[in-house]
Amino acid sequence: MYFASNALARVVEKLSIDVWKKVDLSPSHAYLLMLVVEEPGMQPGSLAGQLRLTPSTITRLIEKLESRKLVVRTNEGKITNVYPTPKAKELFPKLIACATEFTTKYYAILGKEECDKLTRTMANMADKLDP
Amino acid sequence: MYFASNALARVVEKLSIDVWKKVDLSPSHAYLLMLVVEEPGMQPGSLAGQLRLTPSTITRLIEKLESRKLVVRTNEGKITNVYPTPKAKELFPKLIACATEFTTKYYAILGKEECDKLTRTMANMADKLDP
DNA sequence: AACTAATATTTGTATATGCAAATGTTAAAA
DNA sequence: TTTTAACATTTGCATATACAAATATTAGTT
Repeated sequence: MYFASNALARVVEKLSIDVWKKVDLSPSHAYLLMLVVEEPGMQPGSLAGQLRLTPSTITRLIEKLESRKLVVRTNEGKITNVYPTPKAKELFPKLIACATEFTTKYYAILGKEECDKLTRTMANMADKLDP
Repeated sequence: MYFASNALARVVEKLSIDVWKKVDLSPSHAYLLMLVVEEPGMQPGSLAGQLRLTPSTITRLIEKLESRKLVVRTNEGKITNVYPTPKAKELFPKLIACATEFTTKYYAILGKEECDKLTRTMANMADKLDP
């Protein structure tokens, strides 16, 4: 189980790194950016929840996207809002295209049915095992 | 798929880190060590294959185990053999116990059948996606 | 209103891993 | 036999992620 889950995560990671190289983003950066474009003003904590990453990791991801002028942060009190820049909105269709390409690729290799089922099962198990 | 596989890998990782803390080893170190005890003289390349990690990562893992006097390396020509020390052999039963505890734990949470099936499916998919 | 507790985010530091280049070694070809 | 190609391992460097502590802010209690 340990190996299988890690091995699968790594090959999937590799496949997606490859796909998102087209927009010069890592998969995590890309998914975060898509979320922010779809829901401007989203907060780090909520992003962490959606992406299943820790808040500190989210901070680091945002920092990088900010340095590339793809998002901006506004800080009011203890909450921070993350907004996409026009540059990010422009990029959005390409992001979607990458996401689609990624899905198409692994569907082709593994079969749609199997894939969807596996994805559901994995998400389910991850939930159960969580804290 | 991307999230699901990563999320599952991370929770499984966390669970196993927890289990192997008893012997003060990371899961990767522990599995590598078990392989070496079971088959003394195993070579890094072959370990990389079994563990689905890259050779460079294996080198690093071995270095650490060597510094903790759990394995020794002998180098003849271009090939390297890794042998367990007596200390490692002594530790072996505890390693097995940890592995068992790990399995028991997630069986309890997820159910044996489901788990075994998922593990097989994941391994299978990882293989298909590989290069 | 002052103090404490809860919450959101960030920062410092550590680990795991990989890639690409470097090194050292054997095998094959010229 | 010298040169070249293939191979196994290691090193240097980079990335992704997490945990724990630090910060900053709001809410609740007395």
